Amino acid sequence: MNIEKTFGETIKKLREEKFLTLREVAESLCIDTSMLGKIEKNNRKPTKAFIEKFARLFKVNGKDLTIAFLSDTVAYQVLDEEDYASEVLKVAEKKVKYLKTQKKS
Amino acid sequence: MNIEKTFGETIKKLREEKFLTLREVAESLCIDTSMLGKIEKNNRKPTKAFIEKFARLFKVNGKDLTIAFLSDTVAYQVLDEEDYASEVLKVAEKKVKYLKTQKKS
DNA sequence: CATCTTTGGACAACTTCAGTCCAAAGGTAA
DNA sequence: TTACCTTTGGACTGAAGTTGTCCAAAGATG
Repeated sequence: MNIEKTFGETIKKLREEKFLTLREVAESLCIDTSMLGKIEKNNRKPTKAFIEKFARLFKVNGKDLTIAFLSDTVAYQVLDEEDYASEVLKVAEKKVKYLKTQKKS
Repeated sequence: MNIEKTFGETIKKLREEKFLTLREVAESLCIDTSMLGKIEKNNRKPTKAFIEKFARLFKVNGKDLTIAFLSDTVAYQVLDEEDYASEVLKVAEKKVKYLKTQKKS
């Protein structure tokens, strides 16, 4: 799964590789065509159900797709929040590790 | 600045080190006492203005405080979203780096 | 008890967001 | 040009979430 791509670009590529139209895919997933178009353009967020159904339909790893989406969200969030983006993520990683050890005990 | 702490715990500690009450600090910052209490308990998010004023009042680095807050947000977000937390952050970091180089060109 | 601090519930005002519908724009082929 | 299908995006509604405020209960302290 290509990291440089946004979630929207990722699923759009998967669709186009199979020469399917928005309408066709949307129908298979039982969602509005316009909605799918917006998700491809990152104008609407996919639900978990969407990601799962999409992964099943295109036979890709659901976990990878989920990570692709969530990392997108986080990346753009810290990017436009501040110029401290990288630092924020580093500290967040430490916190996550800390909180996970906390959880176990 | 202590990483294991949440933003709320961080500013609460700063306040208590100076033996100030919620009311006193809230007054200095011109916000509701209850509001400050909630921020300390992570029930309300601080605004940028809040963080700046707080940093000035307590003579701490505003950037550090901002990072403390933003990393908190990100950490809890990925923590309760999925169990892929660490992976999500790693991919997000790569995306941020990539997007920053994109920006320059 | 009296007084101050801390905590949290309730609420209105507001913002944000998803999902839908529709129409315009873009392509393509006859 | 016309007909037809796809893609794009504007506009809107209702749902969900958030913020800041007020108030009262609970906790401390003397």
